Amino acid sequence: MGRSPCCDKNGLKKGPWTPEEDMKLTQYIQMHGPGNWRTLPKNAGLERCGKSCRLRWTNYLRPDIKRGRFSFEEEETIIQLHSVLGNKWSAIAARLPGRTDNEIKNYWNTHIRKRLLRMGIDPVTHAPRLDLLDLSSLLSSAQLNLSSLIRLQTLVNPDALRLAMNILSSQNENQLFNSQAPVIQPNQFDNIINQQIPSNDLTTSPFHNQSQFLQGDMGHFPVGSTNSIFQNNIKPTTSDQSLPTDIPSFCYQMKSDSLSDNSSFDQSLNYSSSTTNNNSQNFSFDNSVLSTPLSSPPPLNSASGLINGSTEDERDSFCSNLLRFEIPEGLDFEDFI
DNA sequence: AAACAGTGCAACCGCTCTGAC
DNA sequence: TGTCAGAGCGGTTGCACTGTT
Repeated sequence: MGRSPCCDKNGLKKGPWTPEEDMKLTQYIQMHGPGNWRTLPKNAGLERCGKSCRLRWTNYLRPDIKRGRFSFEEEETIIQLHSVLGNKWSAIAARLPGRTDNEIKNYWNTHIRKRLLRMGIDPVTHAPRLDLLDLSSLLSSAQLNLSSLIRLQTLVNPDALRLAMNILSSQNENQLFNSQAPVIQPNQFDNIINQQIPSNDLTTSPFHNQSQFLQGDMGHFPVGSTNSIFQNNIKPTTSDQSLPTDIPSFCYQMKSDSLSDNSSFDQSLNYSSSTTNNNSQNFSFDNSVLSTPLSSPPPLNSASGLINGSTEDERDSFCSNLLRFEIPEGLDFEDFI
């Protein structure tokens, strides 16, 4: 490479565009079309390089550009597409009429990315950051036993559960657990997991092996399959009225298999966003959040309605609350699964 | 009112891709 | 097949604006 930038030529203006320049460029393109961008500025009477003209036109002057804040639907679309496409801003922009790749990129970097980080989600992998996942509360449950863990597997990310099981295994070895609980050997964990999790779940796991997962190596998700950890779970779409449309895909993973396979789950569990203190016995999934009937639109106070009329912080709290479920002490999964 | 910090976004930079020759 | 130039893309920068002290 090593080719010098086209704007290095003397006499070519850089920096913000003036209204006069905008007018010249717009009028020229409306009359002649962009044609050759390198020759365009000369023909249009602009002291700019072609590249600058092209960027100005495609990112700002194009008549079909939509201005203003991103809607929640657009934001959700961006998050979903980014989970699949990665930083392919032009590909994402192609699916958002009126939005440019530059605009989407800026919006991602200044809004969505920060929000995901605040929520403990890796903006690259779209996976909850395991280093922030409080597995200790899960593992410290006095009555947590093997059968509970097996059933728990249907509720949480299999990879996260695998980690929990390995931690539990090491704790067993250290005799920190109740002696009545079965001692589980690491190879038994694998057998259990392999029996419980469809093989494609394992093959699509972003963790190529257990050690990689245990090392917390979240930075090795292939870009093209960043959402693989969720691909076997429910994939919300903007047309799916049964689900809030303004939360990232991973937020649905708990509702996925577990809820579809255990219709009574949402009635047994009544999680509400107000359930944030550790001592609460009100471990439950609010019907308005997870039990919205497929055939009916979400109620006004549902997740969707709440978010659509809320601030960014409220969006944060909604999604983080959705993630922030805790296992109360003494809770026996047998009771409600 | 002034200084400072934080935020958002337009524009630029440098690299890669692609097609023509 | 290799070279070159145009176009496109993703990352980064700089500045204007806004909020806070």
